[in-house]
Amino acid sequence: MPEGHVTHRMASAYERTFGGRPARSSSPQGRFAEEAAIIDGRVLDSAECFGKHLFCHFGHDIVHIHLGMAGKTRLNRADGGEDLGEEVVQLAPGDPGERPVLGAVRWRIENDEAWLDLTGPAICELTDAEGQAAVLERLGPDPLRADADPERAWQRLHRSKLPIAALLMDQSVFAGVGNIFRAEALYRAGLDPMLPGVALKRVEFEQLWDDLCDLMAYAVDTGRIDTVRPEDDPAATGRAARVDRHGGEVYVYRRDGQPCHVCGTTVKTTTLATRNLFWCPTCQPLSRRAAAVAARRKQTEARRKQTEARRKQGVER
DNA sequence: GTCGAATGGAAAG
DNA sequence: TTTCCCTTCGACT
Repeated sequence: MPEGHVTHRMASAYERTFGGRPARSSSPQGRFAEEAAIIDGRVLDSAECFGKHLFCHFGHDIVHIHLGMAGKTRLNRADGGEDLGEEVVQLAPGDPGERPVLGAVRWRIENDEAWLDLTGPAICELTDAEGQAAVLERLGPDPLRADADPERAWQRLHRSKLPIAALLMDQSVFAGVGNIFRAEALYRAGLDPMLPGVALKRVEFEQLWDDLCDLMAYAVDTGRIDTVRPEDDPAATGRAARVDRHGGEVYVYRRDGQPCHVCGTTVKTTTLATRNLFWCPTCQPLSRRAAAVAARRKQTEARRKQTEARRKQGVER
């Protein structure tokens, strides 16, 4: 259940551990067996990612991976090695004389020093440069990539009447942003999630983009999503640190029903763009400008429905 | 044990 | 807009 930072960490783990020399490939689960046989023993030239898509290059063959909701990777080192300290890449406990298959391992890549298992991905397929290009065509700029062009996101966003919270989840607008980053970035920006894209000011977009870059880069470095500013964190406020398997300190994500860290208002939740959205109604007020846009949108919608109803009546008669 | 949610997205309708 | 798929994990019988 990863957002873009996890894929970027995966890319460096693949490249660092297996790059530049032959590696064995297999599919203990079987669903990637034919493809694994094709690249078995070949050299991994590079691993790169765009948003949540990872591409491992073996000459002209490319393994395309997307973790989807359930995908995970686990890196194990024969020599103990470093503790990578992240949920998706962890150290094998005990003596690694054996290399047990834990769970439904779609793809295992290994050499004498390490093995890396991939389970539950939405996509794990063998493709080529053309296939990769087709994926990239559907993706907007990725805040984690140095070559990202935020202007492309702005052009999409500021013409859209859709809520900013829906646009943030649209991978063709922002690649790599997921449900946590959308909720947290909106909170930090003080933006109501229902604010239509067209109502966002240029400067607000630029701040949002920069903040996403910061939050996601931090997550790549640490393997955690921490979005709470120092002045609001447990050390500064005395409140208890958040404890769950994700571990990060956040303002609103999955905190519905609990008091906002800043103002104490109860954090709300609803479903938007098929996912659970979380926000603080006080810290993320709907501005007059946004309210006006929303009202106009509502009027237009009502008129459209009236027209539609009249047209239907006319047809029936 | 069983069920539903989960940091996702594509295909069908 | 709904349905389906991926697999794991925690909450609930």
